[in-house]
This record gives sequence, C-alpha cells and structure tokens, in this order.
Amino acid sequence: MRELPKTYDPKSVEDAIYQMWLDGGYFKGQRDPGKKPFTIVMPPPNVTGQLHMGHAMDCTLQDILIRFKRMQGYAALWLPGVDHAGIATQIKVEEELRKEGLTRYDLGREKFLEKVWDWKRKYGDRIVMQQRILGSSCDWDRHRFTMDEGCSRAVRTVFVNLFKKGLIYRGSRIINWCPHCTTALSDAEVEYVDKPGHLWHIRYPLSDGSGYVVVATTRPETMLGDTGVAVNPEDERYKDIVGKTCILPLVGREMPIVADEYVEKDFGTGCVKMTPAHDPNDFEVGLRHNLEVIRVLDDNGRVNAEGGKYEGLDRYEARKQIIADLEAGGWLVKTEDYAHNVGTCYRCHSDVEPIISAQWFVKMGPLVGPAIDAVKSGRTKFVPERFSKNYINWMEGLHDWCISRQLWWGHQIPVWYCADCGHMTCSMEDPTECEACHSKNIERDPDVLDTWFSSALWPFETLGWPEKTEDLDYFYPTDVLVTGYDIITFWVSRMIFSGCEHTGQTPFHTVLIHGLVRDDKGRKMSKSLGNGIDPLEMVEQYGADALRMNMITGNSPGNDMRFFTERCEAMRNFANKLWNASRFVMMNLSVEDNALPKELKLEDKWILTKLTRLIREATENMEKYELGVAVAKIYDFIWDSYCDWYIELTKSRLQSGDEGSSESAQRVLLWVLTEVLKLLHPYMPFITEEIWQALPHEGEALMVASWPTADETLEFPEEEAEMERVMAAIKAVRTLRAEKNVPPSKKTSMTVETAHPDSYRDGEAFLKRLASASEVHITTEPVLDAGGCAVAITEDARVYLPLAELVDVEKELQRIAKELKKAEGQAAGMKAKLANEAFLSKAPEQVVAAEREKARKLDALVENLRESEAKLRALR
RNA sequence: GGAGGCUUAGCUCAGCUGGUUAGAGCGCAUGCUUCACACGCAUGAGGCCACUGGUUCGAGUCCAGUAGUCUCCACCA
Repeated sequence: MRELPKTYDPKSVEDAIYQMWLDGGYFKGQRDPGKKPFTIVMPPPNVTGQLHMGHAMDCTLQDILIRFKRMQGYAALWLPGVDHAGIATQIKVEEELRKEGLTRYDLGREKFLEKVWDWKRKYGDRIVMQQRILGSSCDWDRHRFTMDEGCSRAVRTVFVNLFKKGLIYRGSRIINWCPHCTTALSDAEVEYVDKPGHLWHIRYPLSDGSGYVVVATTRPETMLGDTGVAVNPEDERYKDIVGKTCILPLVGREMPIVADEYVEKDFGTGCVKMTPAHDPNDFEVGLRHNLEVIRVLDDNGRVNAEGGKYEGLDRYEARKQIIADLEAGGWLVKTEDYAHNVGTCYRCHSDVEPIISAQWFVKMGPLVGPAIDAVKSGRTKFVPERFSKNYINWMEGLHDWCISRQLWWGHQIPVWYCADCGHMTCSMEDPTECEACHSKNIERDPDVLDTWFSSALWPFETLGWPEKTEDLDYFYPTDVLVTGYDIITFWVSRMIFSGCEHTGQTPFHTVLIHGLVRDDKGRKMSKSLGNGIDPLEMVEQYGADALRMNMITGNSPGNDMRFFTERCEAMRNFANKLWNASRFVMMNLSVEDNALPKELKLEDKWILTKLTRLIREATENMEKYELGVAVAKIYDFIWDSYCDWYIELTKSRLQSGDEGSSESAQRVLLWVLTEVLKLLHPYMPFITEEIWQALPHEGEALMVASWPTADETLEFPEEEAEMERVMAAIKAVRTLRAEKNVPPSKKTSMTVETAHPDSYRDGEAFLKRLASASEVHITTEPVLDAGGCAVAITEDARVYLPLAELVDVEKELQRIAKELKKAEGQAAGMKAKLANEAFLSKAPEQVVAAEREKARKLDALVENLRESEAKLRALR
C-alpha cells in the first residue's frame, strides 16, 4: 500500500490518471449488439476558441452523463469535434493580416484560405487539450471538424437535395447586412440593442404645391433611396393626398403617396417614407404598390452613386450631412430624442443595415412542421420543459433562412452559373459544363454557407451520413444534447429540422439546457469587461474535480449561475475530506478483498441502510437529469454520514484489539467507500479513480466499473432507528456539555435511563468516544439521586452527567422548562392534526402513520422532560 | 407588444411528483493540537420561504393577482 500524503494534490495525479484512461481505451464508443447505445455529440467549439466557463459547464454536464451511462452498462459514445466558425475565424485571421498591413484581397482567395487552414492547424488542438484537462471522456479517435471531408460531403448532399426539392432558392430580398464583416447575416445572427437615437421629422412638399407631408425617421440617410410615402387608408387626415405625388428634398425625385394598412395612424405623423431597398416593411409595401427599389448603400456601408453628392460618404457621415442640409433647406421640422432597437452583428457588434441583396435562402415552410411536431409530440424533450415553448415560438415565427455569406472561409456554395443561358447547375460533383446548354462558360458562386448550415447536420454527419454506416444505424438518433439556452435558436432548432428532413428522425430525445456562467456580481463574463475567469486557472489552483463540482452544485438546470472561487475552494476541501477518509480506511486496512462481513453490527447496518437509500435516490435523480440534487446527496452522505459518524463509530472496533471486530469494520468501511466512489465518479472522476486504484479492487478502472444498484437486503430500518436514538443521545450530551463549557478533555461518567437499554449497551463505546463518557451506566430504573447532575434529554433517554460544580438547579429548571415549552408546542400541534377527522380520512395512510410516529416521539420527549422537571423540583 | 425566469439565513443559492423541526456553501460566535483531515472537529446564533387572495385535511412547493428584478422574442417608421 502506497503512503498517501496528508493533503490531496490534484496536479500530481490528474495527468497520469487521464493518460491511464486513454491507454485503457475506455473512452472509445464501440458498437456492441449486447448493449444499448448512449450517444452524446459535443457542441463543437470554434476551432480558434479558448476554453471558457461556458465550455467548462458544457463539458462537465456531458461528461457526467456519459460516465454515468457508461458505468450503467451502455455502449456510451461521446463524440467530440470543432466548428470552422466561418465569420469568427475569418475575422481573426484578417485581424492578423491587418497587423502586417494586408487585407484578404491582397492575398487572394486561395492564399488566404491556406492561411486560415494554417491557423486551424495551429489552434485546432488547443481547445482539445483544454477539454482533456477537465477530464472529458470523449472518444477522441472520432474527433471531427465541420469542414473535414465527411462533413463537406454531407453539406454538399444536403444542399443539392434541398436545391432539387426547391427548398433552397436564390432571390433578392431584404437581408441583414454587416458592413464591417461585409456579409449577409441570418435573422438569428442579429442582436437587437436598445440605443438612444433621434427621430427626425422631415417635410416632403407635394408636387402640386398644395402643401406638404411630414415623415419621421430614425435613419435619415436612407431617404436617398426613398421612392414613396405611405399613409393608412383609414386616415381621414390624408384621404385627399393619396394618389398625389411629393418631391423628395435634396434629391428632387417625384414620388407617389400610397395608402397601405401597414402604416399606423397613431404613430408619429401617420406618414411614412418608403425606402424599399433598405427596410423590410417598406420593401413589402413597395411590392404592393409597385414602388421603385433604389439601393443607396454599398457593401461597406457607404453611400453609392445613387446618392448623388453624398456618394462615398460613410452612412453616419452621410446622416450628419443630410441633417445639416435638411436644416439649411428648411425641410427639418423637428428632432426628438428617441430610443430604439438597433440590430447589431453578433460577431463584430457594428450596426447591421437592412439591404436588398441577392442571396441564397432555405425555404422554411415545409421544414418547420415536422420539427415543431417532434417537440410537441414529446419525441424530443427539453429539460427544463419551459424551453420547448421558446423553441416552438421561434420555429413558428421563422422566416426563410438566409444561408449565403460573403466570406471565403466555409463551405462554398455548390452552384455554377452559366454565362450563356443563365442556368444554375447544382450537383454532387463539380460540373465542367452547364447542364442545360452545355456551355463551358460557367462560374461557381463565390459565396460560402452559413456556419450553422453545417453544424445543423452535426448529429448525423459525424456518424457517417449520408452513407448508411453501421455507426449511424447503431448510435443514431443520439440521446442527449447538452447546450446553453443562448443557442437554441442558432443550433438546436436547426439540428432538429435538419434531422427530421434528412434522416426522418429527430436527432436526440432530450435537450438538456444549462444557463450562463456569470461573474460574482452577476455580469456576463466578457473580454471587454475583463471579468472572465479562466477555467484552466481554477483547475490549476483547485483541481479539475473541484471545478466540475462547482459547475453543478448550487444551481438548477436552465438557470444562470454566478461563479465564486470560494465555491471551488469548498469543493477542493471536499475532495480533501474524501482523500483523508480514504487514507483512514487504507491505514487501517488489513484485508485484501472487498466483501461485506457475515455479521453486521448496529452501526454497519445503519450506514448500509443509508448507502442503499443514497444509491437508489442518486440514481433516480440522475436519470431525471437532476445532477445538482444527486450530487448534493452524495456529498452529504460522504461528509456527514460516512466521515462524521460512521468512521468515528468504527474507531473503537478498529482499536479494540479484537481482530474479528476490527476486520468486519474494515470490510464495511471499504465496501461503503468503494460504492460511494462509484457514485461520485461521474462528478469527480480524477480523485475517485486515484483512490479506487489504491484500494483493493477488481477490474482495471473505476471509470469502467459497474454502477451500484440498491440492494434491499442491505436495508435495516429498525437498526437504523435504533442507531439514531443513540446518536440523538450523543448529540444531546454534546450540546449540554457545550452549553456548560465543559472542555472535551474533561470526561465524566454517565448514567443513561432508558426504556431501550439494549440499544445503549451496543452504543456504550460510542458514548465514551463521542460524548466524552468515562464510564456508562445503563438503567431502566428511575435515577433517584440525580442531585448535582446535568441531564440531557431525548425522546427515549435521560442521560445524567455528574457535574455538580457546574449545575445550578434553578438554571437547570429554566433550561428544561424552555425545552419543554417547545416540545409541548410541537406535540400540541401534532395532536390537533391527528384529531382532525378530515386529515385522518383524506391523507394517505403512510402520511398518517408517519405523523403518528412523530407524535409518539414528541410525547415521549415531553414525558421525559416533565419527569426530569419534577425530579429537579423535588431537589429544591 | 408578447413569452419566460427570479424574489427562501448577512452573501450566493438548493429544495425533484404538495406532508421536513425549511437546507447547503461561504461568513459569524464559542470551544477544541480527539492517534484521517485546521482544506479539520464539536456546538451555536441567524429565516412572517416578496406581498395578497384562492385550491386543499395540509402550501416554500399548485392556481390567480400585485410589486420588484433579470432575460429572450417581435418589422412600429
């Protein structure tokens, strides 16, 4: 047996343990016809990403589930990977280039992409290494990348299929444009931020000189693209001018005044300027009234040639200039402060511009039905349940998905345009000629697909789809998807409709949602605030197990949590507690196998009963994804039941010199420790494995040991109750001694007056050791010479301590009176409850029985207190 | 404008399908070099479970409303 250090040092064991698991091949997910599969696909972090607390949360939850299921005997597969993260990665590489004074255009597409691949190779492993540090038991041999060959094949297949079905189309629509990233974005990629702004009221004169209309706008620069003014058809004020035209100031364009339901009478002036090229609503109105569409901003957010003298100005410059000119021309009626929602890019946070542009879209109509049904029917369940509402709301309000991005890093759109006939060729293999006119004059669409287009296929593309692989057949659909609520819209929803469409199955039956990890003040952790806590630093300081425990204790699914290093510290302390308990067991261990003894003593039966209950409850909680609840029970069992009580209770046997008694204690200590190590293993894999390896064991590793099952033959409710009566007496004596400030070194003799003498005979040694008794007398007879004794009173015993010099009869009487009052109050309440006919007839039998038992105990306690009081009175 | 969360000890939070004497961690107080552990042990103080109604034999737990707070979604210029 190895000599173990007094404090557990995670740093010195974690690497070796992880390597041992790797060498053992325990992480491998292998098809086994004799086992049920359990599959989790990891949400792929960005290739260039660094592990942050969100990942740590993600990884911990998944690893707990997969380790749990693996031990339960499932063929567990946790499939890892990374995402190419189109915009995010491209931005990073472009930033690098900028340092050298270059842009991607200086390099050209091919060279630039080489550079990104270099970058990917350089950083792609970093996050993997970081995930390993946390103890993640992924099947690394199956590690995937969203742009690897298989994924690219899957993406191409999906695109071609949807294109052929007419579910992918190209069209000119108003899309969200990020002038900084110079690409289109999907609706999901726009974050709306409340920003203070202004509402400018501008006068547009009528062409016939009969007056003017006043329109209001928050984006005056878009007026350059105005092609009409709209009013509500019901608006009496403007009835006469509908059909007339007005003149656009600064530009001079003559524009129609139209009536459209879209305009709200009560907002602003009731007149709205129409900019069909730069506003989705105006675009719709424009379609209905045949308004001209004039785009006035270029891809960089500058005014284009349509803007006349403003050409070349940045959108904000143009805004300033136009306001000044309007004012000078007398067109500006008034300027109001106005806070409004501004759409910003989720990557670079610059304001997005609604711009009309030719892009590729996925037609969502036919796809959402099955995806909504998957959740409504319960084939896919969200945990917590409330997020399914979120999901359904989002799905029901979905517009077509803009999937083309004006980037270079990503899956290039597999469509070739024919310069001669205009036909679009879309096929699995790169074409050499137009499929319609056979012209060789074809050119590939330069755009790439939205990153989320490939992540949407993640649960099945990683298992071999579109091939019909055995893996796909065995491991798909996957079981649980673990992710934060912030990416339900980006990712979860798209995986579900993609799974339904392409595989005919919902890709997972459970979506386990967790919240955000915030800083200790409740703020989001962010680079700009500089309040991020590095998970790796926490691991360095407190160990991976402590960090993992921190992620799941004291919070509940779906709710945000605040990160306190103090909690890490507390969990580190817990690890140390377990370590030392194990040390204690090992130091006293002489047996070399792990089997329960034939004869069990009272305290053994007590701890085994507690253990069995723990196994049952913790397993149930874990099956229901109540990991925090489960681990709290395990924690309490280890610290309270096992360390604070059971170990203390065994000490007298271990040191008794009686070999048989000592051995049986050792065996129970070892048995219980081993079982609880298994229960704790998914949460704290490193320390539990380290200890397990040092104990007598069968099998290679704890991580592949079998999950404990509750054994009814190890439940002894009567002995449990008996033991707890003794424990109550010990506590009562301790409290009494503490109140009277008796130092632990001062032992006293003790007389126990009780109706259950046998329990106390068994517990004599416990009273000596744990309640500082020098000797213990047990009697069923009333103690008559109680003078000068302090008395500790429980429901079934009175324990007399001769502490004459510390006892003041009057004070004792006061103390007892106080306790009596409390007990009587409780007893009275209980009596009233039990006298209530309605309660007796309507409450379930079990509850009534439990209440009766409580009442009995309370009565006994009251009785004991009264007798003691009477006795003391007699002494006065 | 919709939808949802949160409100429990000084602080941060648990409390699963209604029945506990309402819990934990940290903090606080007192005592302890008890031969596993001071990253520890023992004992203790501290809570009208936001408020108001309702359902029920019974509500921190279920329902409705009120207040405060946070978040998500939504094309009001």
